[in-house]
Amino acid sequence: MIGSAWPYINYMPHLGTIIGSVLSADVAARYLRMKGEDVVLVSGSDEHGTPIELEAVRQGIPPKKLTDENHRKVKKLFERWALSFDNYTRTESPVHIRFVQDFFRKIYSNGYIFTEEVVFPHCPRCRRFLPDRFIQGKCPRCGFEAARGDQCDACGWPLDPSKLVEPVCALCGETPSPKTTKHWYFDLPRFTHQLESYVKENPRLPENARNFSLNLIREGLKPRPITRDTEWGIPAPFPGAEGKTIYVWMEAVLGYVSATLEHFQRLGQEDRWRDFWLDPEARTVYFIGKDNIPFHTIILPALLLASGEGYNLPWTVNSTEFLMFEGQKFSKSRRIGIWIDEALRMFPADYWRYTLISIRPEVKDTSFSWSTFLEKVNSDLNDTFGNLVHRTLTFIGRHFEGKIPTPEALDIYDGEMLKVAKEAQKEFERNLEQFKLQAAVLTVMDLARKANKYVNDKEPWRTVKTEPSKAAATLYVAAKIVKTLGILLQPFIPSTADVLLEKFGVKPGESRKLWDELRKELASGQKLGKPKVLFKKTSLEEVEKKLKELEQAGKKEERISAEELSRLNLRVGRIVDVQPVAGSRKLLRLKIDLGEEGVKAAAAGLGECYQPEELRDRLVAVVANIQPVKILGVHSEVMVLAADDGTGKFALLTPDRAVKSGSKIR
RNA sequence: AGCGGGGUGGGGUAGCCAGGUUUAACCCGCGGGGCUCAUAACCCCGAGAUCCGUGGUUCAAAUCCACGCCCCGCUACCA
Repeated sequence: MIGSAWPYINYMPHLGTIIGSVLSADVAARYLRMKGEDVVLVSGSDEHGTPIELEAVRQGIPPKKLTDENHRKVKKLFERWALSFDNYTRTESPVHIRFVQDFFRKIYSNGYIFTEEVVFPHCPRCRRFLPDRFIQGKCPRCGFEAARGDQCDACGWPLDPSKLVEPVCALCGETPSPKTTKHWYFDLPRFTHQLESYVKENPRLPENARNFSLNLIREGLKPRPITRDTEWGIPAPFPGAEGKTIYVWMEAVLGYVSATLEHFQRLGQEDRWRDFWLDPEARTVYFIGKDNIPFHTIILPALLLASGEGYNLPWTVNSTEFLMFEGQKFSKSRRIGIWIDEALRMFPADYWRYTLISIRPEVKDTSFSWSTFLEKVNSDLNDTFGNLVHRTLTFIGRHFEGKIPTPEALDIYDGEMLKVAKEAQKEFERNLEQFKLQAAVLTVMDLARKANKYVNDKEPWRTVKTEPSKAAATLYVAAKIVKTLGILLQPFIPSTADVLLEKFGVKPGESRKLWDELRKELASGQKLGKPKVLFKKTSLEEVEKKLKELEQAGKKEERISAEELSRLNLRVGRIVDVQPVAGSRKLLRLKIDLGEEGVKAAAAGLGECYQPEELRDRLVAVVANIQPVKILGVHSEVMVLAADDGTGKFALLTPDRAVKSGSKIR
């Protein structure tokens, strides 16, 4: 079983999301299939949880409608990215829901779940309980005002909601009142020793995953509440838990099992999933980003143990660091990054797959940049690999009637070259067995370079006139290596590899056991397909042009109607008070006079651009009817508008003559 | 502030866990040359690194340890 972290589909995944998870998992799965392993590759959309619920509320649609749409889009895009899932499902799948409920009933009857009556802060206005981040207040230890329900950001002290001084609802600012509720807890500490030895004794866990997990265990595991007082999610199956749902993280990780189950059910092989989960010989491999480590090395193993069913614990958890975009964090709101739909509108999936694997953040955060993309596509794929293929095939086409030449005798260099290819193959295997995808891809490119050198040194264009048998041997060897490269690259750039391998008579879809093709002698006399250029170079200019096109297309889609515009209540306000916010360089706490609308609070990230005294008494444009939020604990009822030219220096919008506070902006 | 990761030629990275197999490797870029089968591509030669700093362990340190400096991420509903 190969699993990849389940993308959270409140929006579209971006390049960073997929490199650590689905793309890496796909490469591994393709490689293992090629070697004849019995592989099932599963993942799915993670669609429960409050972020999606809130997003749906904001859009005024049911959560299910939102996730139906997003799941459909993402699933289709994954196909276009050539991700070869056996089952890409979703957490709303009936099979998953039933599996999760049965699973938790089982754990419950095994005695690993207890309930606790807790007095929890409850917001009368929002009519909801306020766990973790839904509540803020003053830290009892350091006095920091914007401490959250689970931790104080200023001093790092762990908290619980009842300890906060002067607590308020993080959503609306209302003072919560205590209300009794009951929650179901998973007794995680009881697995401390088992988990510790599991983590310690699993030599395949990468260092980042091991260190992080051991730290958590050393700090002491705490019981985890598995129920939530929300509506969107899987109904908790415990007696008396009506109206509660299972915490999203507790159920999503079980998707690996349920997705396998669902896959084989569809095939009509009801019991086959057991081969992957209950047979101790079967291995389960996970590909995730580093943020997901505890859920895969602690929570998931503990849940599997608690079931008492003898499920295989993760054989290895391959976690990557983060991918940045031009040195910055991917950011939807700031439009930094490339999303998986946009990527495919610009370049073929194989270009992206190759580039992303080449810069896969295996030991540290790495950064995607367009110059890297150009380097990988132009220099590696096109010049080194593509050109080797093309020069070999065209030469055979011109001088050997397009048939693989028959070598009469191989000289020492020919033999050496074939040996080098064999060694590269072995190194490639060594890398991939450890899921060092980046190194594997480098090995392949290195072989292509050596082959280019070999052809140069051998000068078949000269020997074909003087000693044709020598040229035949050279091209035989070159063809052998080209085919080898095609096979080795198949997991990385499947579409291109298929096109290439087809010329050698290997049909697409025969990828299972493709590895055997490496051992076979190259069939002399076999007619090769007509050479066709595999890649096209690109340039910074072309990238910029395509980005502009994307932006244009985006604008067209986003054009809004006059009615929609009129929903904004835009006003001119006078800043009457400015206070810095403890613990933030950027954030300022403003009070803005909106005339008859009253004086409103605003939090604005202007601290790096303006001194407080510059702001006082200024007239500014604000959105007066935006959903109130808390930013770093600062209540914000209106949004101050400013121009952002990308330099990081914002410019406030100010009317060009003095107008009354509260004037409407039309 | 806490937690986590990192600092290697002009740019991007590997090596570090398991110290010696490296005169510190690879790609891009740069300077020179070769070749002409090939997608102005390929091949060769060259310049370019106090492996963040200081101290320690060791016969031996980019690699292990300690301290310091500097970056980045997470801790905010963007992984």
